[in-house]
Amino acid sequence: MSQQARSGRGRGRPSSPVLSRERVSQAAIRIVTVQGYRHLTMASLARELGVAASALYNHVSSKRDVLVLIQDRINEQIDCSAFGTEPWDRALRQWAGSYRQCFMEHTALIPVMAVLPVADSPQTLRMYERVTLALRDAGIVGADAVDIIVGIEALVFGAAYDASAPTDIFEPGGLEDLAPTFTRFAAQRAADPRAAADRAFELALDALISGLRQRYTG
Amino acid sequence: MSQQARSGRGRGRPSSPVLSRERVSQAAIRIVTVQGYRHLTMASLARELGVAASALYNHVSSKRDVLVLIQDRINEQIDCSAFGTEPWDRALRQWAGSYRQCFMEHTALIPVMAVLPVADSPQTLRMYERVTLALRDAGIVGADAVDIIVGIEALVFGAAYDASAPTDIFEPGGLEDLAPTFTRFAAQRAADPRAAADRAFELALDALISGLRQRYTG
DNA sequence: ACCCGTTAATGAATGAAGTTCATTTTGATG
DNA sequence: CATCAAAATGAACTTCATTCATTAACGGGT
Repeated sequence: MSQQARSGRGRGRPSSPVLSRERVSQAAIRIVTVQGYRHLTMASLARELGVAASALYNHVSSKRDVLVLIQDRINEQIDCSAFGTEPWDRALRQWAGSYRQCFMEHTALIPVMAVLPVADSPQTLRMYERVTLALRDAGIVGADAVDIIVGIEALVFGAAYDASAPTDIFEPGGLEDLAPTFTRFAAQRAADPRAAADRAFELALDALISGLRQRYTG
Repeated sequence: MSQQARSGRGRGRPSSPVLSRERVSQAAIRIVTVQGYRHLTMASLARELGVAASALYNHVSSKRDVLVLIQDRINEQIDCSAFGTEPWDRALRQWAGSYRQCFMEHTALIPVMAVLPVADSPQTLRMYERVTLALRDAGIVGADAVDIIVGIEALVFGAAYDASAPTDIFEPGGLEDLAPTFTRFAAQRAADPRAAADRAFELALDALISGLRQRYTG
């Protein structure tokens, strides 16, 4: 936050650059984690950096570009360590769990990520390679390995969404009569909606991986 | 489009209402299917209805409200028919397929849907009830039934996203060296990225359901 | 030392989009 | 017949992202 003492903070080129893609993404993440995505605007980002909004465009081409930068940083935090130590199915499970954990507070990135060419995200690519190698070592090769990654990612993204849903999402309101059984069953879920979302995710993930195990072993 | 001949099209209350939630949602769907979500604005919606943008706010409270209306209409189109005729696992599979099909062209709705209380969507609630009853008849009751719905929905939403991704999403660009194995495997997928996405979805869905079958039968 | 091109900042302006509001008209109601 | 509520209008407001002309310093070449 504190800027080095610098000669002229007025117009013109400063003695040393205030900005860089690096600092922009750092500031963006700072805003996002403290205030949330709603408060991430080019103006607030510039303010955080002590700079005019237009100056940002010397370093990033658009707001979307900022989101891409954030995304790659977030992906770094996903825990892939289990692929070294655990069998492939358990490693997949841990990876998916960490993946979802990371994106629960970053659902705003999902629409960006989902259609983003991997060429823009070195960290993501590194992660994919790690998973791919583990699958290959387990005898799962070719398109199948990629399909498994894509499939698990899909589940992770979807599950990250409903972990961010409001508490009362399954309250039928005045429409209880339309779905009596569903309403009754929904009431039997954990009181804490976050815990309920966790349970649903684990159930689906376990089923999915168990299905994969069945298909690719024995 | 064609308006009935009406007395005064100027200011003030017209002889009979031009608008209704019904007509707003119809026009919105018309715009969305013809021109896509990028072109759905309150202005374009008003234009489509031959009305001023501000007039819409007498019938819907926000643009988000419009999206909610659309969403419920789209959900009507999901095919739940298999729950009458097929065993639960195959019915789930067909349902999920149709669900994803519906939302592949409506990914813009997913962030809305995912955090939307069911109380705002009668059709969605009806659909949930239908699925819940089928699961109950198969002996899956309570929180588990809801968790299964939530889990499959997560996979469907995520998969709908990457079906809408651009063709070159797995081109590593200049970063090929970061992920050689992944790159090689990705190149072995179907040339048509749509077909590849389909395959990945079916693989994950089959695994997931097969895992559920294993857990809840025998 | 001087010129000059590049880089990186500024602030003002633009434009798109959602939303609000005072106003007006008109059909329905007591 | 007076009045009210519903439903439309257009103008104004707000918030954003983005563009543009301008300006200033650094640094390499002559």
